[in-house]
Amino acid sequence: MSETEPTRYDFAAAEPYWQAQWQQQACFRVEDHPRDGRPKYYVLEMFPYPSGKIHMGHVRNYTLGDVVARYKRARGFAVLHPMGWDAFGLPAENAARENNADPAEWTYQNIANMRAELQRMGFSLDWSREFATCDVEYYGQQQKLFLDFWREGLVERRAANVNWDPVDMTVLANEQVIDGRGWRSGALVEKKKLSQWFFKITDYAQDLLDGLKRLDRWPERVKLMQENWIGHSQGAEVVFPLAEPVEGMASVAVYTTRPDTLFGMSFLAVAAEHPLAQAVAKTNPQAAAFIAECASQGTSEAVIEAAEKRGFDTGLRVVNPITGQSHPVWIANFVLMEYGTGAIFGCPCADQRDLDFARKYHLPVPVVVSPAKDSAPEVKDQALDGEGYIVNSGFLSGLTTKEANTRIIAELERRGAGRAVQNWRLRDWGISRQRYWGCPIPVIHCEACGPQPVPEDQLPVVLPRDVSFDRPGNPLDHHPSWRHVNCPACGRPALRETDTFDTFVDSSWYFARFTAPRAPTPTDRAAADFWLPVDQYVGGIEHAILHLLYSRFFTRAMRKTGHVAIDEPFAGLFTQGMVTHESYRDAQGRWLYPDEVIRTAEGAMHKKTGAPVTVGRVEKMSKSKRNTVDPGAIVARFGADTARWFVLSDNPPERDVEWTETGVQGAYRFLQRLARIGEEVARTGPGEASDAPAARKLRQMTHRAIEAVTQALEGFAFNLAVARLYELLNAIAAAGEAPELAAARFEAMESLVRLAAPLVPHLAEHLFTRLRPQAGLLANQDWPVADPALLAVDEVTVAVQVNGKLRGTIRLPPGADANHAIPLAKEAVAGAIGGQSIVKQIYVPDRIVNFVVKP
RNA sequence: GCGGGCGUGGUGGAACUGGUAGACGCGCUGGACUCAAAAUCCAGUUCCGGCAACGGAGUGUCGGUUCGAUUCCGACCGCCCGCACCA
Repeated sequence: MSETEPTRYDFAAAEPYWQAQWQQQACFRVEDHPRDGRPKYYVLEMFPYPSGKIHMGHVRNYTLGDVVARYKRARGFAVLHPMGWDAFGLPAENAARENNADPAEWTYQNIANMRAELQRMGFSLDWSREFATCDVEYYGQQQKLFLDFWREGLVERRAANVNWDPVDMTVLANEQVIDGRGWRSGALVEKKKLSQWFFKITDYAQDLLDGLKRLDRWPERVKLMQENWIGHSQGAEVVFPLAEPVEGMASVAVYTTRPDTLFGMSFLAVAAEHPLAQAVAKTNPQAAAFIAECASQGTSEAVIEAAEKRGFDTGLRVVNPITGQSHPVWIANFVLMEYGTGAIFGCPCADQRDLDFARKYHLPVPVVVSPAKDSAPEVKDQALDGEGYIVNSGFLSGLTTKEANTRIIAELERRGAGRAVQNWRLRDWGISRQRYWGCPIPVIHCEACGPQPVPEDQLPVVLPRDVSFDRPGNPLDHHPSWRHVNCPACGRPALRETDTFDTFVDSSWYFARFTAPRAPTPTDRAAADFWLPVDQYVGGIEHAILHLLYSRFFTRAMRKTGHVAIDEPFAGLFTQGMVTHESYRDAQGRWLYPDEVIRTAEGAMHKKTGAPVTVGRVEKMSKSKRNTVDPGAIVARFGADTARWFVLSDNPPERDVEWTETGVQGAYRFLQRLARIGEEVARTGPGEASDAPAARKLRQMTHRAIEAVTQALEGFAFNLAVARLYELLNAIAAAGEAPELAAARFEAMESLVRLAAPLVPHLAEHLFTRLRPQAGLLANQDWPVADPALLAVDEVTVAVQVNGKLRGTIRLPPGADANHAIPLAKEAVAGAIGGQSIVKQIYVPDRIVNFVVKP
């Protein structure tokens, strides 16, 4: 190394050193019941599944949360920032089946690896609170919660048509079926009837909907997605008497949002699973065949073929309670048993599906809606499903569709033929899973007494370790002794429930457990009341519905059972974008890892063979596309701060970020430059204060940066904070070594270091100890405060326009009045105005002067 | 189909309630230092014309409101996300 070469900042030594210092001084530790009077702030990132390695998504997620945590700590908050593991789930079982691994061992080993990786990133976490959901101390408390919920009537056991994932061999909740496929396996989901445990989330449908309005620090689109998912609709139930009863059924109830179109009825249609359809099938083989066909089509084909409307005329007739007319009853494949009453009345003129159906089977299409008053338009292939006026409808004719809606419901109620009802798309949450690696459902089934809760003194129900995976299905079913117990009610031999909870249950309350992770009850009320709700939750948009909705339900259920005092768990939510990368394929179409590829000016080639490589789309990092970058390798090569700086710097955190080699290099260069200049400033020392204009200018720059970075961090605009920090460093570098700038330069550098601390904490500590050797850890320091006197500006640049086009600028004291500004402005653009006359002049102080001129 | 979002240089993106479009980074170009390279430093970089001063155009397209529109309104085009035979 030559003498002129600046000393390089050795992150590989510095980062572990500062991590050890933070650890020793317990900088990030908080009490369950703090007494120091600081206001609380709870920052939480969605906890990871322990797959074995952290990925770039984790790095981004936890860096974002860590910036908030460190910033809020510096602002004087007692910050709760915990970490744990969403540790139950299928991959551990798959490892057991494929590699003969013990799921528990496999999981805890993965946790150990990932913990080390996270710690190497320097996140300001309170590791004393760590737990995994597969710890018996955690899932045992979860069993208590379940039993409390049961006692409160929030749990139900019923036989239900469930979504069965044939690959994972388990039940899926509606929320876990995406386009007819399992959210995890991607297998086509089948319908199956099973006895299942349910959480009655629908009891809270209205409340979960209403609660969204109060979540003012949630992204609009997440709230919207939840709103759509809950799917509230206002309508009416109408009862249609059957002309002749079938198997004791005298009528069919129908749900509709358009009772105003009742006069336009053409037919009635029921779902294949509807009791009436089933009854008809008993005596009518053709109907039975049609129903069987619908069932075999199932979820899968229906999705793919999208909507060939088919039906079967049962020959039955119903009477319209309003018009008295008789209509045929059909079984139709587009009517869903799960929604409404499983039956509809068909009004083809006002509903596209009904119209398609009517055209196909040559059913009448009476026109009862018109976009204009007193006209009856023709209906061909396009239904009139908008608002408008009712026509050809007796006492409803002439009313708007809205008025008619109110009117007809009143009439239905008067005649006892129907009533106003509301409907929800949200279904109860099925939580039974036929899996081993999950929290056992604490229930004992007795032939005589039915399902019984496991008594308090027999909790927790511990998952047995001595299981074998040599057969398909749930190993708990094959365990020789575990399931055999006595009934807690009658004492006779009984069987344990062998299903375990959906792992979404585990993640529905972990945020509450973090407030007192060692408490002998699910929560410690004092701790929970102090720390909850989570002030800032950070995670991926992919959890916008499932996890967040379940957590919101759980919080309400926990309030009802006395475990918490709140109903909304997450006061603030931030959903970050994905980490993406280019993908590469060789000539044979095989995916290549980024570090197997060299980018050249012309394209890309294989590092070893030099063979040409096709550069594909930039997309989410995924193992299958091999477009992943291992955080461990990046940290080893560039350091944790570089990785942190990079994921924060390029674009807004809510958007996707593309990981690029050049971007990382840039981040690394900046940090080295900061280190070098920081060391220089530290060597020069604080210097003598000076009131030279250049010094004042630099000080103003510093204090504006303090103000701007603070604003940026408050608003999650970390990319803007980064830009302001770049500017400040450039200003420091430009100030050079002039003695009269020494003090201002020192102040600027110290401020820069403090402002950068939440983003790149290790380097910031390193430079802070150089600048302020006596001051202790930067992690314990307060946030810098901008001096208002230095934020004030002495002069502003005001744009001067002629006819809205920029023609010059003038310098003015802030808030200058028009008498002062206008003449100066006129002078500045005299050439552009020339001989033209000024028709109008606009002056917005500190902003703009605009002259409107005419020749 | 329904609901929502987004279109700005070569590129990621700035631009507070309408008021100098392109902050900051990356990349690129030229230069300095070096035997050379890396690193570093300096200068330039929306496009068109011009040596320059300067002029013209410009925020997906078309139109509107306004003294003034990336920002507000309408239509269209493109991309992304969520939901979906939901009655």
